[in-house]
Amino acid sequence: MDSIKGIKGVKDILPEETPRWRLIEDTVRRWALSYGYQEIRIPIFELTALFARSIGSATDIVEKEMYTFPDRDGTSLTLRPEGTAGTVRSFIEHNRAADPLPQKYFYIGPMFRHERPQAGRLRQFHQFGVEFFGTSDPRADVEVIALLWRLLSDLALPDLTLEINSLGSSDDRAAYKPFLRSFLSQQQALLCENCHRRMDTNPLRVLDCKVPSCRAATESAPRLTDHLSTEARQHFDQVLCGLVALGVPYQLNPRLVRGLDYYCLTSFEITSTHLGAQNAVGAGGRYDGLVKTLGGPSVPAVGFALGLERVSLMFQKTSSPLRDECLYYVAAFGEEGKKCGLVLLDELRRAGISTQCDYRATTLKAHLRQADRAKCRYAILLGDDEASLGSVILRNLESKAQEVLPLEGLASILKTRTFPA
RNA sequence: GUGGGUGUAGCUCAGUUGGUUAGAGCGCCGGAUUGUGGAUCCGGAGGUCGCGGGUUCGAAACCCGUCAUCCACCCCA
Repeated sequence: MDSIKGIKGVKDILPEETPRWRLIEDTVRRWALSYGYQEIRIPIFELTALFARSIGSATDIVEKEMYTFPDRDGTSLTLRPEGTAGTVRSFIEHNRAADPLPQKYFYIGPMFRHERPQAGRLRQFHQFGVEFFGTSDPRADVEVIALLWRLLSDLALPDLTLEINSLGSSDDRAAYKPFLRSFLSQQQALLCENCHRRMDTNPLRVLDCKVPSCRAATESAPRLTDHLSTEARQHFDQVLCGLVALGVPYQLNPRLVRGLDYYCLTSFEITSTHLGAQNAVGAGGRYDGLVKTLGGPSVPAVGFALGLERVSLMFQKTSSPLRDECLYYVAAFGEEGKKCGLVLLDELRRAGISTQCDYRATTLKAHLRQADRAKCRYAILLGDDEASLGSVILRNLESKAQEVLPLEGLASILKTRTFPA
């Protein structure tokens, strides 16, 4: 019989990796909390309409990458492809805008997109993200960018680049698009097939095309940043000033266009050269219109999302492997020793002392081998001799020093001992 | 959706122009006299050579198909 395999692009995170993942998760949580963001836990599936309306129906995500299925009554549901839509939905549904603003949320969890798997790209992947609601002040943009930059720096990820751009207001873009379109139509012959299609659906994306000939053809294209309203221009300048003040290095990238429809004004992306083709580790921007689009009040917002697999990929290269270990190993053998050992294990564990044992081992030799392999710091030897004496031998596996301790009350004795980390 | 690479033991990989019973290292289990681990030595378990066809006296190897996986396009975190 064929064994059942996991789903394509859906990976197990095995015990060798989970300590590292926990460290990453703990780090991003700590940073978010220290900036005053509060954790929100939203469902991993929602009405399909939510994503179609927020992300944009013409985007690849909505067009061909969503895991969509009918509920039993026929309602179309979708596994979340990103976290912002659900967070905003929740914000509106619980009428959070009636509470004092601003409000700052963060989330962490799995997302789903039906894409072809690749280095740093999975069908189930994990994101950490923050959403800062209720402040249009550019310092809010600076704050979320700084948060992202600082926590990535804290993880000591190598060779990061922050790129930033302003997409202007939707009016700015509407005013700019004719200029861009007329420029692009002059260059049409030089553009790739994909870009021909983009010229109609989303001309801004042509600027972001990776094909070298397209890049060359758009080198002298009119820049959106030259067509910003004074408000948008000011906002952008203040964001940049803030970054300078904080010493967060950035690179202007007038070609940077985010894929999701809801972004406006500030748009940014952090990339690393250590990631292969999928080089964006985190990205975000402002989305002042989204809350209203989804049926809520007009509340400005700014946020980002961070790809945790991509963080993990880089983190592996810079951090040494971690492992969850038990402090003690109970080597119980012999008729009476085994009986006492079973009880001792329970006592130690109830006292919160991490303890291991291999029930297969019948000899002391086999036990010590297992203790060594499990990287325990101490072995508690408990054979028939000890059982009849009511004692145990505590063996330091590194120094090989041994001492005799009473079996009775051993947990409280060990509990008082402190060990170097 | 489109390309390209790779599928041999739990893991990393050898395997000659097609030739007998498919190998190594690591890992795992056991042993090297009584109740003391890591090292060494010895022994053992473990493989439908991804799967299905085909060519051949003979296929892990060659051909076709298929599946899986990786990388890239695309897209994005």
